[in-house]
Amino acid sequence: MEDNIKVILADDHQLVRQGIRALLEELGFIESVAEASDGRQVLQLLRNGLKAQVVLLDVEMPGMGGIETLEHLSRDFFGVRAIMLTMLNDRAVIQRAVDKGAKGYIFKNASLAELSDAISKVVAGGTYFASDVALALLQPSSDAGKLLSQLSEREVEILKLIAEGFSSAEIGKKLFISPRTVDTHRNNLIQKLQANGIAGLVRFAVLNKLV
Amino acid sequence: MEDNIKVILADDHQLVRQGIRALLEELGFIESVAEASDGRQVLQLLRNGLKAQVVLLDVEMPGMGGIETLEHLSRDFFGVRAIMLTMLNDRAVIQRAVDKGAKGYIFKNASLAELSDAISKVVAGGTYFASDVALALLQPSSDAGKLLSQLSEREVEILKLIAEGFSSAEIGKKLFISPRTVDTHRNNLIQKLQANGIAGLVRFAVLNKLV
DNA sequence: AAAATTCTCCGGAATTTCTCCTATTTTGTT
DNA sequence: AACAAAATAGGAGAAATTCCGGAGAATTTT
Repeated sequence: MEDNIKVILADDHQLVRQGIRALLEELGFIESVAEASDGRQVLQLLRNGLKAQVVLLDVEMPGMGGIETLEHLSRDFFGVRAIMLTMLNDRAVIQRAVDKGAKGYIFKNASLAELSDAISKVVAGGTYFASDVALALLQPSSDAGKLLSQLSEREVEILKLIAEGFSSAEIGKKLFISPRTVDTHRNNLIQKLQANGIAGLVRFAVLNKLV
Repeated sequence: MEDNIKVILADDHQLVRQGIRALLEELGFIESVAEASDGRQVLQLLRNGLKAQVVLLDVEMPGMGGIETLEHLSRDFFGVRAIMLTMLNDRAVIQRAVDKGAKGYIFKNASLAELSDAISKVVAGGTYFASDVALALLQPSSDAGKLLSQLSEREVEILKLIAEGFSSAEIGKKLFISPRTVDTHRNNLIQKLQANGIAGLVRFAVLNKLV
């Protein structure tokens, strides 16, 4: 039909593509006009004149992945909106996807209703992000958490103060220890966190909401 | 009924409370057992033995606001789950709410379906965040954006390098300018951003995703 | 209980970096 | 051309960091 929403489905697993396609067709107002197993194919399809309003993009694909595809899409096919459909809930990935122009981000365990919702919203010019996206963004990243747990209490205490901008001397006064001790802790922190320098420590502290 | 979901509604505007209450009752499986116009009342109700699984909390309320209420809830009434229902989409507010134990965050322009969804998910032990929450978290905060726009290109450039841990000397070398010039820029940055010291600059840069 | 590890603590000296104050040049705007 | 804003820079003292080192106390392992 004419006023159906036309989507391209990009995922490197055929079964996933077929499954999602079947679901979409059930909805009645969405037409899966093409499938692609990587980003390059998506771009090829569009260059060949295929019309579509939405691309459902997996992030992990051999060849050209979803993020890279986004760059090309926003440059060459501005009108085509991309929704990421993936299993990755890594904060950096989400951030990058949105920075590169993704209008939506949902997970592969989403319900059909949610997928439908996302497509509708995005086609209407809006955005859609799964509930879990917010959760991923709000919670400290796990690997940073590991690093944090390797620090002693004293180190965490000092890390906080460093991130608040206090010098060794000032921290020493606060904690009734020698500034040299603070230095040692600071250096140990830099070691443990593989931070390069004090700025790295502050960055870590901020990212982990210690301050 | 017995197995209805029991919610307490906290908002300082009576009309809002009544409206939402009416909507909830329509759903059939949710029972609005009480209303409160601020956090203190919520706690009072619970202390008096009122049973409820969910509290819908506005953030802005006279007296005890939503965030403060969350602290008391998680301390004294652990089983009661809180969902923020507000107009605020400020990143800091969202972050604080979740840090203090909110299980959900939705906006007052949400549909009944969404509200219902949120309550169901949360009662089932999950979480629910409106799509716009993710959006708010992903986009640079507006007031920080204002500050950022007050900086010259050069200043932003130098801010980034500072946040990456380079000293004035190193930055000077990179940019082919005198370290003193970098000093000046740095000091101007501290002034403009009202950051206290270099750590403050790094913090700003990190929070605004310059690095 | 002994050993090993980790945490916490501290100092001196050399080096680097920051802080302040002031001032010139360049750029952009009306 | 006049003016404002941004970018540039020097010098000197104060402050902070780095880099060596060592050592007692607490915790964990053996």
